[in-house]
Amino acid sequence: MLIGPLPPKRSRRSSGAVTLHDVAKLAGVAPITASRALNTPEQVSEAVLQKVKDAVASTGYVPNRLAGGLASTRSRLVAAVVPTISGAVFLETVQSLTETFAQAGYQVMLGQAGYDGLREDALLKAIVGRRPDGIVLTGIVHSAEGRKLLTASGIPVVETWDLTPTPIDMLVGFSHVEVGSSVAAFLHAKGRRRFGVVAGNDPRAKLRYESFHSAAIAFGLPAPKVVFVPAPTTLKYGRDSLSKLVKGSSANDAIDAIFCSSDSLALGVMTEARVQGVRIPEDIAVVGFGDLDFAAYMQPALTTVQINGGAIGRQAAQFILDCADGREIAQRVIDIGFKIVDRQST
Amino acid sequence: MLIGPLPPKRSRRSSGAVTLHDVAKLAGVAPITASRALNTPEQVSEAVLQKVKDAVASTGYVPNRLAGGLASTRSRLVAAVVPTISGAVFLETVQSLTETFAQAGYQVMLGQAGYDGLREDALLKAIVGRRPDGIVLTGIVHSAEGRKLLTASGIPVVETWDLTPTPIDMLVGFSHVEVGSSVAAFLHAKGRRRFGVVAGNDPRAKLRYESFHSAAIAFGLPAPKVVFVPAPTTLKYGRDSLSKLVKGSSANDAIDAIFCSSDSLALGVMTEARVQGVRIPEDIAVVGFGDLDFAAYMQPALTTVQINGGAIGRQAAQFILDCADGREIAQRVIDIGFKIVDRQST
DNA sequence: TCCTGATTTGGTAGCGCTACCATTATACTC
DNA sequence: GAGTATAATGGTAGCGCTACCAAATCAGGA
Repeated sequence: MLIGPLPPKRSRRSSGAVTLHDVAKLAGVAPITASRALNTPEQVSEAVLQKVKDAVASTGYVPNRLAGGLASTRSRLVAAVVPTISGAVFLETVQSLTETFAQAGYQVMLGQAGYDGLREDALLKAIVGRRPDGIVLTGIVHSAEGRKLLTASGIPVVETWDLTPTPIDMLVGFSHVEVGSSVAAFLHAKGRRRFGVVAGNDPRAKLRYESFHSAAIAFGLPAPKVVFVPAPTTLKYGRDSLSKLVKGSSANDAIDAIFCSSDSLALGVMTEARVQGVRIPEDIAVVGFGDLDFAAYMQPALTTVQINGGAIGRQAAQFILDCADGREIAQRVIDIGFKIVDRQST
Repeated sequence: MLIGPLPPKRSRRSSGAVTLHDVAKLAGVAPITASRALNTPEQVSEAVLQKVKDAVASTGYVPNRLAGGLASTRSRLVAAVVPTISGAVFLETVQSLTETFAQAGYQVMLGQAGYDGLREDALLKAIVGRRPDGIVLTGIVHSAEGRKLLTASGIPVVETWDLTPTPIDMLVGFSHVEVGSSVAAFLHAKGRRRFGVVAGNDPRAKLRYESFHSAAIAFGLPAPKVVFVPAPTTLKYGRDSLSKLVKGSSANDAIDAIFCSSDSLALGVMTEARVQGVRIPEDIAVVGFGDLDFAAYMQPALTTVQINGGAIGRQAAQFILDCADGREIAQRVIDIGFKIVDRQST
């Protein structure tokens, strides 16, 4: 039986896309030389560089980073994990993170852990499976399980938006405890004496509330009235909370200051205050948290705790890029601090 | 010359992590069998499945998806591209996208193209290099270059938040032209006659403005006064814009309705109106766009154009999952529509 | 008992790239 | 001109996984 010439042995497994081999062949060099022309052009002669560039242009070659990552054990992928993207607080951090990494040729994978911590371990496992060169955790508490997974993976981890005593690896954040006590001191200094709190039910908001509470007590003030609201903390909850805080209080135990877990809550509190004829800041002072873009332009402008979320993202990215490039990290924990911006609402 | 036993040939290239081979060896099966136990457990006997599971548990094995993706040409990565994450409009879409994909075992890469389109091509190239199983473009206009790249890559692409006449591949969106004319009709029906517009300078906002403009003319009304503001559209710009719109107009050509490009702008417009003693809706009606979480709870509650951003994300994800699973896509273009929610501001 | 078909397991050969080492061309010293 | 350092190129062998095919095992029926 006659068998014709075998068909070109193009395996059906191939993706069919242009590969570095194709480029190399077209340029008349070895694949490894083509690889160098693209990755370390200074190691290659001018002539070769040009030939490879031409070949890339004429084939429309786009390097397969999956393969590159596998071969070099550097995926140039980074994971960013947030509780949920729709809570505006972390947006600026995610934005600066993505931008900084994009400039360095890295891609950011986004993960939403949820506020309940149920999905968290599964998410972390999925992320580790991608062998990212770094993981940035924004506002995430992690189970012992998750912690073990991360440690065992050997992947650089940056925790952000908090200052835990026992960071997994690296950390960029600030002290929520200090925020709470500072805001209490700030309000006390302004002559306010009966505090209220509208707190999200996430752990960091609770931390702020608790230290705010302790500081109030330490000043000899009555315990702050508190209303907890579920995440995400929206305007609506702010309105509801103000109603709860002012309801049923007589003139002499009426609240005269409210510390809100987020600027959105503060916006809600101030909206409801207007409806109920409560004057801000005359009757009640309001302090927010986050200094979102609208805070400075509300009417009255909102006094709030300003966190430089962009700087957090950039520093976190820098940590990971330093690790990737083998640079020594002198300072693995950075307290980025915060600022109380005094505006019209207090 | 005597040579001692060769050192175990553990190449220094290895990442050192537990591999499927390690698991297989421990379980006493071939690597490929271990692979099946993890990926297609129904193809494997109960006994083997258990042994492999035990081995995974005791080694803490996390599969390397980079390698898996390379071997199977299915990366289980998906890219989501937005102009910038900090414009709250697309948040819900990104959120539902991420969640839907996470459930299906996919990871989402986030890309920010910027509003100017400068970074866009570089970003798309970086994304294609990752060989994602799909790309979701939210609110992105793309150059001819970018379009060619995407088409040539063969990767499923879903464009969203718009209804272009010539989609690259698949599309989930709504007509900005219809939004503009509908809002004009809505305001006209409410007896408003002198329109103003506060428009972001992104292409879709311009589209809405233009059709709003045309519709006003068609109703025999004067051309709407317009103020353009840069992205991102924040409260501050809303305040500034209201000032510009009401300034220097006499009583009989004063504006009586404003269509804003985003709810944040509308919030700013309403804030400034309060400051200036302009009554809403009595003097001026205000319509927003997006129906963000605060719109319904503002005071007065904001009439706005509601877009189901979550549904857009879910449908886009479904498109890509269908492609990945080889299902036929009957309807490649989906108009998700919109709704004008009539509240107190009109 | 053998045979047929289904089920379960294994071997091999890549996916597309880069680390590592070896080789060759080039420059520079004495 | 031989000898050495340097730059430029190439070959080989994986990275860790899965597609594809082949072999082994197990039922059940003739």
